[in-house]
Amino acid sequence: MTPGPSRSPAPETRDRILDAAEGLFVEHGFEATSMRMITSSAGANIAAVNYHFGTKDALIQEVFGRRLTELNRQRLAALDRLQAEAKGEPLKPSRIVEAFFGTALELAADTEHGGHTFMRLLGRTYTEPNAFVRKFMAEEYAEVLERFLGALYSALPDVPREEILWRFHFMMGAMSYAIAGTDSLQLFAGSFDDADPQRLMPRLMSFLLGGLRAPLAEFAQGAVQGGDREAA
Amino acid sequence: MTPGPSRSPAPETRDRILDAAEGLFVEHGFEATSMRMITSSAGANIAAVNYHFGTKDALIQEVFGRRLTELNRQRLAALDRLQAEAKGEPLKPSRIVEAFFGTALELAADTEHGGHTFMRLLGRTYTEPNAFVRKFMAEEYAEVLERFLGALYSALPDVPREEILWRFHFMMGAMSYAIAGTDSLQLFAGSFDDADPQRLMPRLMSFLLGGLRAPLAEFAQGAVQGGDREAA
DNA sequence: GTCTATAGACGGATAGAC
DNA sequence: GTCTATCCGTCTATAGAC
Repeated sequence: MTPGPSRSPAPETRDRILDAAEGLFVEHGFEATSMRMITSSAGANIAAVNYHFGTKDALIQEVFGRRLTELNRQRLAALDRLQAEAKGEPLKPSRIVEAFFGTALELAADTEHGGHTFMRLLGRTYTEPNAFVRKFMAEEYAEVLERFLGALYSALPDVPREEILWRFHFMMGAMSYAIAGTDSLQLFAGSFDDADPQRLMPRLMSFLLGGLRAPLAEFAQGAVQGGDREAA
Repeated sequence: MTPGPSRSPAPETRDRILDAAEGLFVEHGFEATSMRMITSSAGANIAAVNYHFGTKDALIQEVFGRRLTELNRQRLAALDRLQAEAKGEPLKPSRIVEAFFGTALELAADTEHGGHTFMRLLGRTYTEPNAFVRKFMAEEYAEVLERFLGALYSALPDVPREEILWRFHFMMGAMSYAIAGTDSLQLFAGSFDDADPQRLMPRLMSFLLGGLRAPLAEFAQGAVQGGDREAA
């Protein structure tokens, strides 16, 4: 479809464009980032982006594809490992949460190869209105979500599935803001100084697990705690 | 500055433009929403938006201003009420969280007068890259955040302030996704059916409080629980 | 694979009649 | 207050030389 080059040569222009686009998208958003901004930031010609990717939408898709496919592969690998070790026993919810969100935070901690930039972009994009992007994200996430939600359903058999689904959704929101916050907490002016990414992981993890294991609201019967008692 | 009409007459065109802009912004984003889309959706002329607001940025600012100022006023009023009732005693964290996030969720539950639309927009906007919007948001939130964070610091004297700040940030992320999710959880295709806004409030509240009261991560000393034991 | 030049559409904003 | 007509800038995408 795209007249792109064959896979192996990897002319560096293509990657420079992807890197520049990633940074500009997170800074200005998709619509506000023009092809000209991208190519001039990448030191490439305006026509190069069309040669390598065809259209702007295809470029956006490739910015996500090159990282998201790998991230979700790692997530599934981590879950596979847990399930292999458990040999049929139900998993601890905390391990499932770590496999999903911890893997993402590790990528976000990589500031040298653009992982951090990408994770900020990903957090923003979950609520992105662009229809093309939404459709693409849904496809990329379908399998991972199914696997992880299934694992949580098994790990917390007493909790209604709707509740787990919602709480997973809440957790994704917290993670998204956690990653964005490393840069954007200037909103909370002054007093904020401790943005050490090393500390972000345990901070977020204890919050997520606290939320996941919170007692269910009054009108629902039963409580979450039965399913997971470790670090209590 | 703006050649707008005097405050009281309230010609309906102005409000129709604001309503149309609110809906289109949440659906397409600021950049992707053109003035022409707004005016044609509002049944107004392209020149009307300039007459009433001057520039597109000023229109955006007014879309937020008319709702956010009122929301934050209600939040502060709720906090004032709590503090007056407590007569100097420290507040329960759960009440503080309710005053901040519950007030927002109530607005989000109003689907008839655009409150729901606005809250979706607000959630998206917290991570909005547009510099103008960011600056405006920071100003609108400054006082509320200072008051609520101060209340939480007093309510949880044993918890490091950085930790409270981060957890408040995480809570905002969860709330943002909670509100967006009422519509956009189609990402989690199929199995998702229970989007009853009546149930969202208790769902989110128990998650938020579970996260806020979670034990602190290992390398930090002390635990959160000492500060708030009610619903345990 | 990279460039210049340009087509063709759409953006925000405004002038000036009514 | 509302309209039509228009200025002028920027956008994506492409054609075609090198």
